[in-house]
Amino acid sequence: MPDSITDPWLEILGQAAQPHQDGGSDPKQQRSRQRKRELLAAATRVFARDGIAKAKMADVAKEAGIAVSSIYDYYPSKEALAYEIPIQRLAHLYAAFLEQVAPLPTMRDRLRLFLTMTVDHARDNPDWARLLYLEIWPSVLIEEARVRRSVDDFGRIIVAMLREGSRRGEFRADLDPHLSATILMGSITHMLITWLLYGRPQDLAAATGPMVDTLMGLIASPR
Amino acid sequence: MPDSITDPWLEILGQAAQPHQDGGSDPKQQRSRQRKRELLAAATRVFARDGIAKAKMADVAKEAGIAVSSIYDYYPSKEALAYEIPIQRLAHLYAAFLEQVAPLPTMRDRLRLFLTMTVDHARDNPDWARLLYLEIWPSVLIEEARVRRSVDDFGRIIVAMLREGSRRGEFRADLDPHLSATILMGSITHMLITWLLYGRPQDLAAATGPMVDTLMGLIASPR
DNA sequence: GTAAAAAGCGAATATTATTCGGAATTGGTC
DNA sequence: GACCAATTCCGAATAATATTCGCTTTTTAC
Repeated sequence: MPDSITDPWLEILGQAAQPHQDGGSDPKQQRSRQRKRELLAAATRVFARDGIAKAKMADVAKEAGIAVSSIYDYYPSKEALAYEIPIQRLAHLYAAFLEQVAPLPTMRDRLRLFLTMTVDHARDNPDWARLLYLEIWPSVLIEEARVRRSVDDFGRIIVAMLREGSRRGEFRADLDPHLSATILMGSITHMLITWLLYGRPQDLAAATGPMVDTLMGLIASPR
Repeated sequence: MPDSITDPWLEILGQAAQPHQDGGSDPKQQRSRQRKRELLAAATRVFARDGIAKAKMADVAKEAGIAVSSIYDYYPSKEALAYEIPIQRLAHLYAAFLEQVAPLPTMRDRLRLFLTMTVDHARDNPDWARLLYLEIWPSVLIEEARVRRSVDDFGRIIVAMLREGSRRGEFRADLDPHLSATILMGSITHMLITWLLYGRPQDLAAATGPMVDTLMGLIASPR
């Protein structure tokens, strides 16, 4: 069964994969764009190490090799700087998934790929993952709509895929997709959180297979 | 099968239910103990409303009706004040569970009760729940051993109950208890987080039944 | 009733995010 | 290659706020 571009889940994914409009205006000079990238990378390291609240702008500046006040030429505040970090990379994740998902025939395989890619992405970018999963994702403080949307997209994509899978008869129809999505997202993020905080499971990649298998077994329609 | 007091899960639960030694020395005067309680309640409200990082000690003082500098007669820092909040109530939760769990015959019923009580406790104390689940639980910043232990106890209790249930043949033996525990804790906390952040599900109590049923069905040994 | 201890407070102090004014650098144009 | 305008950069204020200090008031114990 070929996908229609109008499938809700594909539409939602497509929107989520768009890199959002950057908060400020895009700087004109080449040097500046590079600096902005370096600054974001430096901030990611410092924030991941010290936590956003305790991290000092002086340390970020030192890590980036620029003056403290120069940071404010690129980002209006410490918060805005911190929030920019997850937005960009989440959009990358969604875009990468969008590229790889097309050849897979079943919603089951697609959902499995999405969960696996999410874990791999965190494992490959632990600093970023610390910020996203330990500080930003659950934070009350996020009024910033862009961050909120990036994070919410994750849930929307999963719910839409679950709906489509149910419609196709691949997933149990008796489970509320929101309930299933809560179990899927909660389990995956909790696994990531324990990995980030305690280093367990030691081999995250090896633990992901059984976890995803168990979760998919739960939502799969009985044969 | 009567419980032995040496069952590991009971031992762990018993320890978790002990109110930890309070960080500072217990104040001698009656008035002071009362003030300390009021201060903690006021801080819970303010921190839940504004987030720990953004909350001002001046607001906490106003809410408690005392001078800012007096706060420091009770707690050494804003952080210590914030961290005291989850410790006490988690110990209460564990103690309440310990009281109610004895009459239940099966580990299945006991685990179900534990999960349900956890959700109810959060619903009945939303300010506290905001602090615990949105700010403190996932936080990197917690070096404070006492907070860490309170939170870790939650996982230890679940893993121990899963082990005991497997030993008794109530739960599937082919699932790693850590994997099962991750799914249980992740699903429950994720449900609480979405409730706290988005108010969904609207009726948390009504959503808890199906959620717990689904989770228990996943780990129950096949008949 | 009195002295010692505890609790309470307003006024400094210290830390740190943010702003400001101007100097240095860059990219385009002649 | 020289100039101009825009941009980038920085050191020195400024502002917000957690924490400390010295002193006063209240409570407890005898």
